[in-house]
This record gives sequence, C-alpha cells and structure tokens, in this order.
Amino acid sequence: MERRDRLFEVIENLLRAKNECSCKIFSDCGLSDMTVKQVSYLKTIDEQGEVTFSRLAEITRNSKPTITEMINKFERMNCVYRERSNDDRRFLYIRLTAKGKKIAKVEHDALRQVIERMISSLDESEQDLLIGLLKKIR
Amino acid sequence: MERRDRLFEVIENLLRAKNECSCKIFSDCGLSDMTVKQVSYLKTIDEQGEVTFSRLAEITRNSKPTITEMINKFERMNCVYRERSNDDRRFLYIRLTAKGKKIAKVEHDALRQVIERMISSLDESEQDLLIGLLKKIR
DNA sequence: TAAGATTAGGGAAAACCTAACTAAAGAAAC
DNA sequence: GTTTCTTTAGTTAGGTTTTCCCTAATCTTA
Repeated sequence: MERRDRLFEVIENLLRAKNECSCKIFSDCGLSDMTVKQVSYLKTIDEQGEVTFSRLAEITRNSKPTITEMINKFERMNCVYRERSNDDRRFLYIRLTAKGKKIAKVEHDALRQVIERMISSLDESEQDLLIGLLKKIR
Repeated sequence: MERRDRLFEVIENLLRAKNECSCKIFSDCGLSDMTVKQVSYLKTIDEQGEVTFSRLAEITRNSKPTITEMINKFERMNCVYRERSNDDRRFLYIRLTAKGKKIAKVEHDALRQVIERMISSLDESEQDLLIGLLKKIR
C-alpha cells in the first residue's frame, strides 16, 4: 500500500472520529436535525457576546421580524433566552442557554474530544513529535 | 502554551485547509450554494453506479415524481444526464457528469489535496513517522 | 396489461418580506 | 415639573416565494 493511501486512511479516520463526536453532541442535545444555517446563527450570537435584535438583523442582513421569528424558534428549542437591558429597557439582549452554547461550539468541542483521545494514546514525546510534523506542513 | 492547545492548533489548521479546498471545488463548479441534502443525493447516485429513477426513489424513500423533479434540477445544474437503457428502453439510467462526480467526491478530493501538501512538505521517513503516530490513536 | 418515467396540480413548511403596532426613552413646550 | 411630540426597539399580522414533498393521470415501451 502506497504512503499516499496510508496517509489518507489515517487522516480520514481522524476526521470520522471528529464527525462522530459532533453528531453525538447534537443528539445529546436532542437537536439532530438542525440546519447548517441555524448553527451558524447560534455561532454569530455566541461570537458577538452582547447582541440585540436590531444588531443581529444588521449583521445577518435580515429584517427585524425575521429575527424575532428565528429567536422565537430558538427559544422553543431552549437554545436562547431574552434578557432586557437595565440601562435602557427598550433593548433586549439575545443570550445563549447552556444548550445553545454547546451547539455554537460543537466543532470546537468535537475537536477537543479528539485531542483528548490523542493525548491518552500518545506519550508526551510522541505528542511533541506529532506537533512538529504537522507544523511543517505548508 | 500547553501541549493540548498546540495539538488543537495544528489539527485545526489541517481541518481549515481541507475545508478551504472543498469550498474551492464548489466555487470552481459554480455551485457554492448547494445544500447538504443535494450533495448527499449526488453521492448516492455515484455510489450506486447504475441507478434508475425507480431505484433512486426506492433508496431515498421518495415518490418517482419527486425524483424526476430533483433530476431535472440537477440536469439544469449540469450535474447529471439521462441515459436510456438499450436492453429495455423503458429504463433510464441517471449518470453523473464530470461536474456531478466532482461534487459527489468533494470531501474525498479535498482530503487528497491536503495529503498532497503533506507529501510535499514532509520527506518519506517523516511521512512514515506521522502515519505511525496517527495509527496509535485509540 | 404491466412497468418506468413524466406531467399536472397541489399541500405544507421554511424563509423571507412590508406595514402597522406597542412600549420605552428623550426632548421640547408649557 | 408635568404633558406632549418624536424616535427607537421589538412584536404582530399578513403576505410572497421557494422548497420539498405528494397523488392521480398520462405517455412510452415491453
């Protein structure tokens, strides 16, 4: 078997492992049929930190009613909640629940899980060797 | 910086590289806004090899008109074409065009491109070392 | 007459919109 | 200092378009 194919195989296994981890996170949350778009909106909310309806409408280039509708749906899924500002009670902040955060960070957490497996399968010098090799690429 | 974080970083870079390759394949095909579902149908057609409308309806648990509609759309995108069977002229085979095949194999090809980069950045003994390390995981 | 695919026509849900509303805040007039 | 006007944030109501699926009827070949 050629080096090329063996490399392909080991990397593919790594990707498959990561993918299984993210699927598990979705199913643990009971949200296996979320769309790519929905996940990316949760990511945007997460990245922005303090975000209001108007601001999210601006960022995502949607109208405000579209955002209201979307947030209502996320609320029904227990991914977000509304929090009124004390400074100016017209403002509503969109906050992620624990579940919402989990989904927003699904890629990150799945990769973390794979890294944990690596750490438990390789000793420290092997880990350093692997880091060194992967750093050389490109 | 901790080993954990350095590992995370190098693997994340690898994933990002692969992702950029698949995005490039989509945009080269002029099909940047394909849905996950559409790609998975093209994959199914590819995997089946010789597949008729009725058979695809069966596999995907859709009605035959739904398949006709879907294939018409794919035809407009230049991803598939119809080929009538010579044995029994009632049968129509769904065939992938070069573009259709490219999309069906997008994940595979993107990974191949990343592997090529690895091969050009690492010498043979380093490649073997990397394979050995990744094989040890789990 | 039967089987494979298509056409016609339609239903339900998703993903968006505009216009009109409510509630709160800020400013201006008295 | 209260009342009134204006502006801003978000919601509600109602509609359009697109997607994704369906059944029933039709055409073509066996």
